[in-house]
Amino acid sequence: MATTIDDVARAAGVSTSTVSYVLSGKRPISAPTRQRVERAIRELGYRPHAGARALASSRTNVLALMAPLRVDVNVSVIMQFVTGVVTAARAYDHDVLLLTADEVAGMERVASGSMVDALVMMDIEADDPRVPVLVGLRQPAVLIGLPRDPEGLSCVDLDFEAAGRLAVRHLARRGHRRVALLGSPRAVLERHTSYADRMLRGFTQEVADAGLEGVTEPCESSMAGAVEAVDRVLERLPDVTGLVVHNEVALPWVVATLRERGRHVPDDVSVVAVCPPDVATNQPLPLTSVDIPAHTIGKVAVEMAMARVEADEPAETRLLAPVLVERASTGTVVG
Amino acid sequence: MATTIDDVARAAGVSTSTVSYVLSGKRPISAPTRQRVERAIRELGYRPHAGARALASSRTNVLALMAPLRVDVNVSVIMQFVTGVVTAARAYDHDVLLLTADEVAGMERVASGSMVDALVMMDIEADDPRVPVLVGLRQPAVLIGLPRDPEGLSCVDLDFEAAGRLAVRHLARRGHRRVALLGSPRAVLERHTSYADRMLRGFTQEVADAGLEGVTEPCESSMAGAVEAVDRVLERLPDVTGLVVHNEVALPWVVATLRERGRHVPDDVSVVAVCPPDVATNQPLPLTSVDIPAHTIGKVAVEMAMARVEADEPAETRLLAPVLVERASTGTVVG
DNA sequence: CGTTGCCGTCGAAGCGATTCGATGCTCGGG
DNA sequence: CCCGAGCATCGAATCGCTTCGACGGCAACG
Repeated sequence: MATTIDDVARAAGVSTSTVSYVLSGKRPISAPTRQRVERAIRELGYRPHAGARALASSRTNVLALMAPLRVDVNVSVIMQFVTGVVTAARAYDHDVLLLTADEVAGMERVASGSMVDALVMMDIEADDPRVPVLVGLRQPAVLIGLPRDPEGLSCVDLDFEAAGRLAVRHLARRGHRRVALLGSPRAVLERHTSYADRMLRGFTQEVADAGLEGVTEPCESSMAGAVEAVDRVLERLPDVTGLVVHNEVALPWVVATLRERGRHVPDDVSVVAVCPPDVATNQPLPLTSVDIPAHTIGKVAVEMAMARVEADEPAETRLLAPVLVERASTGTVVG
Repeated sequence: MATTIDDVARAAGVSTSTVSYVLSGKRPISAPTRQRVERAIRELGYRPHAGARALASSRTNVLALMAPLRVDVNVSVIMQFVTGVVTAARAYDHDVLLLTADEVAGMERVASGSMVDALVMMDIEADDPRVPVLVGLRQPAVLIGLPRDPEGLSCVDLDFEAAGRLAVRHLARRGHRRVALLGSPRAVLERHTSYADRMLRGFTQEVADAGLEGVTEPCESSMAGAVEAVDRVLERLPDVTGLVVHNEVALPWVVATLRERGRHVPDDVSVVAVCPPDVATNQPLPLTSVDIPAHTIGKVAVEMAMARVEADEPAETRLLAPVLVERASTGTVVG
């Protein structure tokens, strides 16, 4: 079990460095030698010791992922980010160390302890306190989200601003003149979480540009929160005809509440959801939605991180263009 | 940045071993010396190199968590397991390496590569192919779930069998004679996933013991699946009065479908959910439920793993007793 | 036929910690 | 006054791997 590279070398009748080069491919090894070594590796069931490797090469083949593991919001979206990151990391022969967002010291610990080659951070806020810390680290970091000042870090996310505009434009084109945004919970907005801020901005701007009438309401991630938010919207803008909903958990309750208040979807009110496609389709009425490609974003984040690990390319910011899929929840305003 | 233990030793005017002993506390160090060393550590911002430490001590302070990151089922439960594991691990000064369940080779990789001190596996099946592999590893493993034969591994889980009995007994005590179980998706059952099997067994046995009439139906985790499952139950047992639902995602649709089919909850049909409390309460009607204490289970799993790392205690199996909380969805059958 | 140059392999020096014996003190007891 | 026992500290070996310079042999070249 505790076989070392020396055991392999002995078994294959070569030096340890030769074994190492067979493994890494960093120097040419003749075919016969390579085969002898590979056979020895196989027969002994040899695996290099990760710690020793990290020590000698100063590469750990691990990357840190800091995820908001609170249960409050969009759990399924988070899950998709995480799977995206994990599977992409494996493609680069890396494993993923999971850090929780409430442990800010964690990233310093794993980074200065040389436990990881790079860091991926989710749930970025406008003035995220983690950003300055990340800047000082030896390892590259990728932010999923967009702080006010990236300070030279790489960022990737859905272009939520464009997503907001897109949703409004979709409604406007269908003749809607009074629209509302049911957004993130108040706490998320007050933290100035990047995606919530940008969504709000995109919505507001397009409403203004298109000369529409619009209101925005925060929405807690619960049934009660959804009911309350819908009622507030109906109170502030009684003849609203278009609703943009950016809150997974509230989504089903929003639609249900509208119906209870006598508004039929899509005949009276059109609904555009901003969520992963599976959430949009797994509703009584399949919802027109702007996709949140969480899995892809996670994957891209890893790719950007790896690019900076392998060749220290400059940081960049990538915003994925939103895509709207029309389903059964949006219609045209007649008259 | 790249400060080593030697830098610290030099700055404090002591030998490297002294610094090491200050850090680990494994040998007595006089107060003045300790303070000089601690000061040097602080001023240099020194952190031990994880790889070097792992190499020398053969302890990595990392544990592996294998989680089913498919999006299909009970995402929020999984999330709670994960947070439970991560926070508990931190209490033991460990970090968590996240493995996906679809990569069975992963656990061998991280274990024989000495990347982790222990492994925690979620989503165990009756004849889980991972079990024999885990048995052969150097590191201890803890299963969340109960395979047919644990082969000397530690196991921990909610006692789902007792949970099933408890739910049925609750209904029986209230006069229900015809009950049904809406369980896991067919795929989960066919894999003989531990919790689903045991739930089913507990339900079935208690139905028999109490002399009730009972049917069980699998239930896909979607709205369509819930509707279908409810309809099947109503077809097989038209005058059913008690329903045990063990499927987070389907839960809201089950209740909604019952209402649509003209059965009022709890007047016509009582519903007992098996899920975390927050899911049960965040419904239009607060649901009587048997709690799934995912966070606690994750925590216990880590504690068991750490116990075996630090002192190799024998393996044990721990089943947490279920607790039923009565809310608004269950009533008494009159007449 | 003697060089030059390249290819494949080896040896040894780290990487940054832990840990075990050894050592120099001081202190108390005989 | 000397010796043994502790206590605090040190030195050196060790963990398992990577990597760089060196080296032997063979082919091609003049």
